[in-house]
Amino acid sequence: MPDVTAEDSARERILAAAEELFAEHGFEATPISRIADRAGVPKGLVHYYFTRKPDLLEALVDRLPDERIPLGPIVVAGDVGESLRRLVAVLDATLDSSAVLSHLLWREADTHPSVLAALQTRFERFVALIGEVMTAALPGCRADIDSAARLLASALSYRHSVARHDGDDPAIDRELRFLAKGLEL
Amino acid sequence: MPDVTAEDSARERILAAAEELFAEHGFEATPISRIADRAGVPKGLVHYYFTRKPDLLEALVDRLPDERIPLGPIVVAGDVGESLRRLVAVLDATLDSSAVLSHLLWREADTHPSVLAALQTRFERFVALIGEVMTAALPGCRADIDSAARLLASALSYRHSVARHDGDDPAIDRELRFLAKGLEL
Amino acid sequence: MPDVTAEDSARERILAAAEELFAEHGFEATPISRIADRAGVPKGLVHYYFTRKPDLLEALVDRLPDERIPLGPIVVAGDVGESLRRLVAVLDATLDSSAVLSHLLWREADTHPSVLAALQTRFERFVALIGEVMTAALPGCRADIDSAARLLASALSYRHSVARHDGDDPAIDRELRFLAKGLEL
Amino acid sequence: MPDVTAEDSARERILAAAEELFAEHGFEATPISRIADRAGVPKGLVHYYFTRKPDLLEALVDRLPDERIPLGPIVVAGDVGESLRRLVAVLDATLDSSAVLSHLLWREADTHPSVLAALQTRFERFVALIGEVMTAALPGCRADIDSAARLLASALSYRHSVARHDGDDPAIDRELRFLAKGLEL
DNA sequence: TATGAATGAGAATTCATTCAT
DNA sequence: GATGAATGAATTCTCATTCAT
Repeated sequence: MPDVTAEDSARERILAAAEELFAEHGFEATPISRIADRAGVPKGLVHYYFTRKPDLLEALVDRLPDERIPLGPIVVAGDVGESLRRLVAVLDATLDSSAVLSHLLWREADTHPSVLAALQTRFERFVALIGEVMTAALPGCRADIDSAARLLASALSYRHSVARHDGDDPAIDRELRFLAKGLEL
Repeated sequence: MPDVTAEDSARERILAAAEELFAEHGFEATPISRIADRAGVPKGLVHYYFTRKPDLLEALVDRLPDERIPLGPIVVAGDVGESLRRLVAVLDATLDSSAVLSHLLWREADTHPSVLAALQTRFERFVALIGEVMTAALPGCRADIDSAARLLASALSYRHSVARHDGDDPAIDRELRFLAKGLEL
Repeated sequence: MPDVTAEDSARERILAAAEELFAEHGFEATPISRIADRAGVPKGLVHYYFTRKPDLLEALVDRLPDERIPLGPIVVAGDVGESLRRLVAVLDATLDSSAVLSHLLWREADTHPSVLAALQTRFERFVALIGEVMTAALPGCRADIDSAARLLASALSYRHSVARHDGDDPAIDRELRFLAKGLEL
Repeated sequence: MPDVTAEDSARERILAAAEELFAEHGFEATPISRIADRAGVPKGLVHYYFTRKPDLLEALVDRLPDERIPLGPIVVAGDVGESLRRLVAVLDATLDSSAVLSHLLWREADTHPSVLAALQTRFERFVALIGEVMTAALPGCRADIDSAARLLASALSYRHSVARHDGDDPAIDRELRFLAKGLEL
């Protein structure tokens, strides 16, 4: 008697397939039949779990990981540049691991309010996180930390939406250095 | 015999309707019949001018304004903060004036390569423009102007994609000030 | 160039097929595909003319004939029995000619308000018609003509709803005679 | 161990829910899942008791009450009008008490032969009952009692099918008086 | 140049029914 | 006896596209 609460349950497979396909082709352009095919389940089962198609989107948003990131190993006291570099590496990895989901959010934010809300919440969480790292690395900093954090969060978000299509991006590293200098004034 | 090359020609009305509806609901979710309705033309005419639906998207991208911006009135020598403020105001206005179109680009970049290309081209144009203003305002600047320009372009782009849904955004002003300080080091 | 406003237009054929099938099997139990088959048109065309399925029902109700009946040849002065017999013959013929439609109305009155309204309107028209014949045949009659008319209209209606399933019904003739006597008191 | 033959057994709750929903929306338009919901039982249980959906209809028809009506308190010797008034009151009450079920019969008579049979049986029972009352109230009556009985049964049936939708109906009282007069000739 | 009827492929959705547990 | 997951056939509906006029 296998444990079907694991990731290989039919419901999970449907969600995973939907996540991939929605991110690849968009919500509207993805027929439920293709989701069922990729998940290896009959079409009826998709509707058994998710009565209407938008319910799938909702379920995906609800699955968004918490992205709790322990700042201990990230902050290098006195070196805001290195601290941010480490944070960005972690955030990049996080975003990449749920890349399809993130991507999907960007695409569907316009027409699905719950998706937009999730996206904005995540942006603010990034801003807060970046701000915390800056403050921890430069305790007495007098610069406008919130603005610097917003700039970096924008750049990160931008990279993972449109710029995601490129491969590696060396630019971010230099942007980071620029921000670090601004903070160290 | 009226001049039908004017903006109120049937073809133009169709494009305008498509631009609005694609931006509002997305390309896939917009039936041609609704475009015809909003344009006040019979459905057949839409296909008469644009044989396939994607042709409408192509035509819209081709219509993207050039956004040539004269830097003369923008650059304030020695005051990079004020210079950028002016530039951002102009870019904001430009983006707002073609807001629906910009918006549409964000949505459809994934699945329509020509749209993605247009979007990336525009981003690079922004980076170049911002860089020029920075250089003109601070001729001998030793800071990493390109990074600063990319950060600002990211913030602008982000604001006009997801953040567009908010009203006014005071944050950008402070972000600008932060960048200016970094450049004036 | 044939005149397609005639009864053989595609739209008319669809309505005729729907009328038959709805009456035979009921509205819910009749798939649009079968209507299309019987009308000899592709399924899409049914939806082209009648966006949703209930629109078909509405269109059928709108097509209900006016049933204007000239009383001249019906009324036999002084002989209310014969007058009513003639009227009933005409009404029976009328109801039979649109039998499927009448039948359909009975079935769907519950769940489709517009159908119920049409049905009740028709009943009242019958009552009025019967009353007129009675009054014309027995000018000075002191009996309760409206009640007699309602009884006869009920019997007629009942026969054409449930009792329709039988063949000929000799009972109505005797009922008629009974009513006539009551009026001649 | 509770007595589950009582009216609140799961089987009874299912039948009651089906009766209501079939009468409200028709047999075809009522999904079994909604019956299960209203009955407060899992969907599987409905199929456990009633293998196919039509079995539910059969079971409801089998449940039709016997409607044995003692004529003693109804017949007023010599006053056929009052006798019929009392009978109609009792029949109305009877029909109202099983209103949903009667209603359901009307709807589904066409497509379910067993339902049609039940309906016709009941009509004939009404005719017989009314005839008995008439005969008992007017022992030596020479009028066509069967016709009068059929007229009244029609009026009653009509009221409880289409006319059921109205509130109170004063017309029946006058129709009754008219019939009584005809019988007293 | 313009149009609206016509088409059919394919979309979402519904739902009776089965069945392992 | 009970149950809810699973199935798939059937149904309604959408819509790009074609085409005769």
